[in-house]
Amino acid sequence: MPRFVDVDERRIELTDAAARLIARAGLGAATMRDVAAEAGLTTGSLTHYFADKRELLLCTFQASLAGRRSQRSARGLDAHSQLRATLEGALPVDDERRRHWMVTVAFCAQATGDAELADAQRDAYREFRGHVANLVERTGIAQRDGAIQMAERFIAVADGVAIQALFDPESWPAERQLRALDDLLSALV
Amino acid sequence: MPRFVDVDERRIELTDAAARLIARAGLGAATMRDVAAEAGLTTGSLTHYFADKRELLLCTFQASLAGRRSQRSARGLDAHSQLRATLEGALPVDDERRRHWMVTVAFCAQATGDAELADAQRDAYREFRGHVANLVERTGIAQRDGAIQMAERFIAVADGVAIQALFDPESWPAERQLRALDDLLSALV
DNA sequence: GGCGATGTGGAACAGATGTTATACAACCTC
DNA sequence: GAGGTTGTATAACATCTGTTCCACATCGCC
Repeated sequence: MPRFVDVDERRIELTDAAARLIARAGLGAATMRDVAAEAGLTTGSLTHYFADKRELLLCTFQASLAGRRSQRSARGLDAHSQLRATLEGALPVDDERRRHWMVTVAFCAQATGDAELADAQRDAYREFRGHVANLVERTGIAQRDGAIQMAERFIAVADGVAIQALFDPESWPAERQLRALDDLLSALV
Repeated sequence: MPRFVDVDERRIELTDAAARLIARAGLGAATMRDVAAEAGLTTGSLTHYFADKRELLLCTFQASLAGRRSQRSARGLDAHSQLRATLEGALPVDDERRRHWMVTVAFCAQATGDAELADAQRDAYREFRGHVANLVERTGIAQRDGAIQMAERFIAVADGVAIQALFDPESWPAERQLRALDDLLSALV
């Protein structure tokens, strides 16, 4: 049934399938056949949308990033609440955010020795830092270069909690993560 | 030339070789043949010391952990300096620590969907937390449960800086990492 | 209504990789 | 000094995986 399929949507279906498999059993389990099957297709279709497995992985990472970015736009909130919400978004407190973290970890592991993937990861981080710095400026907590440094510190705190929560989920239910984040943030401002 | 080789030492040579390859080009590049070759041997020897590739990876991770742990024992220092040194040890400020981080990232990626590996990673984290909490108690910064919570916050801060430094090394020379760590720590106490 | 383009399925291919088996060499012990 | 043990190299094996290829179905368009 060609021409009826929305190409972009199908690509997202496939990257979502890849993300699910990666989060469930790691990149090693995300073989081309399995990703296609998870999306209800076969490798013939998969290769129709992604030239490489490498391209599939890159797109999966960026789709996961886009998914998180789309959650940012909580309009109507003051800068302070947006900042807090953005940092909370970096914690693996639900399935979607945990899945994003897993994809990120797998991607980082694969980016070792692959300059293009490493660049993608680095750029994503810088973009996030820019966004946080922007919010920091709007809160008035810090300005200019100070905002970037403050953003780096905020992100460090959020990521640090996230890492611990990721690999010891039993000890880190969502509430505990949020409490740790808040404690750390209040100590910084 | 059997019987002349120290089994433990040879195992370390092999896990070191694996760690180098993993840090250089990722786990995918650390094939059995390449690991053996990096150590100046062949797969025949490698399988003589490690039953599986999985066992090799697990031992590589734990050897890397042991290497870092051995750097802790800086006797003669007061608790405060030891604490600071321990946290600084979590930053990828030199090749050895960066290599350990790379091994850890690869290991975490592989631990997804492998309960035994995940347990090893979690236990390592808890052990580290216990060590930091012990130092926190000795500094008098906090006591009992408070020490553990404080340790978690210190580790979060150090890991957060480490993560940013790992994947954007150009922006994060050693001095900048140390400055960020010190800034964050002074804000917490 | 035929034709080309687009999606899809399925099979086949080639390469790599973990693993196993075998043969040989060096050492210790008796 | 013979025998057994340990370490090492080499080769072979089986499997898996990314990739390519081809046939077929479905649609828009002239």
